[in-house]
Amino acid sequence: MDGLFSINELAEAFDISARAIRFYEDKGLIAPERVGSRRVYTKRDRGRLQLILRGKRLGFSLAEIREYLDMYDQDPTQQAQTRLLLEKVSERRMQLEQQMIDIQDTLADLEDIETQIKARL
Amino acid sequence: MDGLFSINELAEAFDISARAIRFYEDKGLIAPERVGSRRVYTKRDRGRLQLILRGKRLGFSLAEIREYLDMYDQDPTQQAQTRLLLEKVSERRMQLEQQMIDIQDTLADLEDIETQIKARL
DNA sequence: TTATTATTTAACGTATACGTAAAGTAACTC
DNA sequence: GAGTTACTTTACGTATACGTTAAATAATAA
Repeated sequence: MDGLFSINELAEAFDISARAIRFYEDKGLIAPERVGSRRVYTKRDRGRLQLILRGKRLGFSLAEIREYLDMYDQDPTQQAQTRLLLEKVSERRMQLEQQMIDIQDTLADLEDIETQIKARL
Repeated sequence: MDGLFSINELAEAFDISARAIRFYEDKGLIAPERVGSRRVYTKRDRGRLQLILRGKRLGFSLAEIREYLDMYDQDPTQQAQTRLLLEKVSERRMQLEQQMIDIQDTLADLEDIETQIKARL
């Protein structure tokens, strides 16, 4: 109806299989409500799925993506957990910044290759 | 001796297993010379290995990395192959640019999370 | 009511990227 | 010349991320 989706609607919307979505649930990345036995996804679930797919495009494993998603959820009342969380955030940021460098290097290489190809035409 | 390395020297230098390096050879990503049966790697081989690891950090499969490495090698005397190569270069660039966007979005999200955590302290 | 469609769980199959013995060879070391 | 070191090939094992039947159930259409 409103902001609610079936598994196949989400699968079609994101161009992935329903099997994949169920698999993410198995791994604890999403937890849709059930109406009877049927899965019903909210807008929030949809958002989480989008984050999962973004993580996949960046080459992260489902376990890593799960850790990332957990960063959104944790309540920071526990001081010890908060410090751990901040560490994970910072780790993840360093990883992403390394990826940025890698991408820029690779893009530069690709431009070189393109230039050399075109020079010979 | 000079710019030559054994498999274990490279493995140690890049902090990967010799098994992994042999696996990349199996998949056609590197092809070191042999002295007898022993593998001997040149500086060029070392460079290719570095490109492989960069590709892995970006989340590419070995098959994709192989395609990327092939872009360096192909001789562009064949017009048809050259067009194909240019297409692949452009495809890869689009992929990387999407990754850049994903990284920036993720970094922004991480900053939000960090801000919210610190606000509660 | 029967048939089709949509979804479910359960389970086995598959590709990728290695890890991990096992068994052999070749070159130094004592 | 027997042992250790440094490799080698061969082959089976394993984790991840799903694909692919199969069998059951529930809702909708004819």
